[in-house]
Amino acid sequence: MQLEDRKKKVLEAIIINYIATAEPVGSRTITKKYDLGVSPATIRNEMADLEEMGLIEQPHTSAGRIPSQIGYRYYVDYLMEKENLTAEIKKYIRKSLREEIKAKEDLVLRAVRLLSQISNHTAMTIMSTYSQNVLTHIQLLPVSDYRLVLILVLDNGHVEHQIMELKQALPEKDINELAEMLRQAVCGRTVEQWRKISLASIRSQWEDQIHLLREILDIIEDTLTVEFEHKLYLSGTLNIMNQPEFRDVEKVKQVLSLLEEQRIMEELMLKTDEGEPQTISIKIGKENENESLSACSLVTATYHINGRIMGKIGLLGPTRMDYSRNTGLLDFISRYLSEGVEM
Amino acid sequence: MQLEDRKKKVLEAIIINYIATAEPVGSRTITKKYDLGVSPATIRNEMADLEEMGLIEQPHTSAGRIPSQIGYRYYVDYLMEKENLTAEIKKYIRKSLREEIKAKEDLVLRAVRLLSQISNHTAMTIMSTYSQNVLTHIQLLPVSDYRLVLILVLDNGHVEHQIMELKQALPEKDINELAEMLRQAVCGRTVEQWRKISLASIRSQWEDQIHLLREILDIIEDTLTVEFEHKLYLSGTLNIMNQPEFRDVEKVKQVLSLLEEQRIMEELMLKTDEGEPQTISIKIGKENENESLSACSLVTATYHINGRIMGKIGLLGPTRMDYSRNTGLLDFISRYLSEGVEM
DNA sequence: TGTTAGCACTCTCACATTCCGAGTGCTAAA
DNA sequence: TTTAGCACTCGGAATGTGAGAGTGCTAACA
Repeated sequence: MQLEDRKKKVLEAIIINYIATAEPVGSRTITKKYDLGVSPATIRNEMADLEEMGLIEQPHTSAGRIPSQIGYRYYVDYLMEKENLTAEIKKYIRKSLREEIKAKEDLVLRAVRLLSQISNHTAMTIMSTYSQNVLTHIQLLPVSDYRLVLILVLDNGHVEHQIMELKQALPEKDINELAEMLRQAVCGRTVEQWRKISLASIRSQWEDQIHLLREILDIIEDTLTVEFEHKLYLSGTLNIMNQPEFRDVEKVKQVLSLLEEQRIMEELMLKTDEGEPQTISIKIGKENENESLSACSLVTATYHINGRIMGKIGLLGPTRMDYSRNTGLLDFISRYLSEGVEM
Repeated sequence: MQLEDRKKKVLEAIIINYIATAEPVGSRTITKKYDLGVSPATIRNEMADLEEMGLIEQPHTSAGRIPSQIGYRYYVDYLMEKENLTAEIKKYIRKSLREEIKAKEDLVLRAVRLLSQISNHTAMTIMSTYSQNVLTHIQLLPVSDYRLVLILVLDNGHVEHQIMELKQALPEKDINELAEMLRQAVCGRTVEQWRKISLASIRSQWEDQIHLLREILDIIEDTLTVEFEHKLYLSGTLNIMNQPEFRDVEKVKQVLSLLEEQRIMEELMLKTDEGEPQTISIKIGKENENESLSACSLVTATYHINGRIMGKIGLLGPTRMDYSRNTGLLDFISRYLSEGVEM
């Protein structure tokens, strides 16, 4: 969509003003606050054009204009510049993230908390996978006659455990033997690698002998795959209530209910840069393929380590969010996570 | 407080009606719905008396009456009977809780979810402590030169882990030696027991030799105490929004914010039966020592195993909740947790 | 031809007014 | 002690009104 220069300026003025005030913007406001060197009447003509193009809309006849979803899209794609954070904020972020951190995971979680606090929106992260992490320990511990605990430890310090219920007691000797085999099969390999191995070798060797083992192997395999798929973490979920467009309990409930649905949120987060694998993705309103988010926008950034995608961080707010600022924030923090700290 | 019989009936009628409708109750309504054999005028006189006693109040002159906090208290203490659940619901609960459960902890969590779902309120549990559980395994695993993972396993299958950051690398030999000592010091004892031991013996033996170890011992001690104090779990937090008295976002936010504060909620839960150690505790409105809950009531029940208190389950709703029903529910489920299943 | 001033028009919002019904308290009679 | 009757109060819904913001259109202007 090509736009004359002045139309762009008018559109931008409307969007910026609306983001700041949450009120429809009239022609007089624009001439006053943003010096375009023309009169309100001219602005009105431009606005009529913009409305015809679907970039802005009128809540009712005698109100000003508000940006439409398409308007935001245009703004985000062509007009907006990513805000550069002030030195102060950068310093604050760095300081907040520098304190004693025990695992990369903790760093990310803290970053997400910081993000929600600074932006006053809901922040989230999805850590896509540990597939590049190396398994350093695998333990099979009996806690009672019929129960075992499986413990997996990754080289980043992440621990995963799973209780297993046995139908019949298993002699300690067997347990140890099995544990040793598992150890040899998977220790020192990345999650991705041992997913491929899929324990087939162990299976073939044991399964025939002791039928019971199938169960154990199934659970282990589940843990190796399911548990390490993604981890979603949210922070500042209640911030949505600070937004004037969510003064209505029903609307709030709709969004918060969705946020409770881990699976769906994971899906939404993962979908974010379909098509255009750029660093920062912006999904506006109904572009999020979920009805509950039709009044929200989701901005996400990926973070990497050694060039590998490690996860995404994102912000969820009303479509009227400050895209420029939030993009800047996400950009800075995702970079920080990617490069700033070696761990 | 002594009340004539008829006053009791009037009070009860008002409360029951208000619980059901959330609307102020007038004298005519009472004569119509609850046959007391007297005219509205008489009821009005009784109501005037009840109001004078502080048991009910009028939102405004030309409205009916609503129960005051004191009124609820009186109702709960002297008038209400714990509702007996229907056979259907009991069956439903039993069925829902009977499915494959791997640990007592899981059973409780599932019960809490069920509770919130059936009651349409926020349900919670606090598992007071694992202090009577026996530690079956303690592991100290190196994941990189400077990091160790401490893993504790209890006989109920519960696993707790903690990453430890070292200032300097520790030879594997030392780690193993330390782990072995820990094992001997704590394995096979209950959490309560090893809290008392407080690792003093190990300390005295090692601390002088390697200063670094103090750090490790501190962390272990922290884990042994802090991590095993209480676990709070919430379910159905958003249910509060279904209540007509929480149509206002600000009110909702106040309560939900509080629910996010684990520590405070734990405190509130633990305080619930101060004074009267009976099975079911009811805290109405401001009886909960937290301003954010001044419009809410918290009903809790303890559950036991082998006569030992294991934890509490509770329901949080508006002061206008159905005390009779919720008490019945909590009673049944806490009994079920205590006796119904052997684990 | 693009811009602007002017103006009539529309619509929302805030506020005042009115009206109705629910519910009360009081009084006097049963 | 209970009840019928009645005047009274008050909130909430419905209605009306005016102000203000903002528009679109037209005609004049540069």
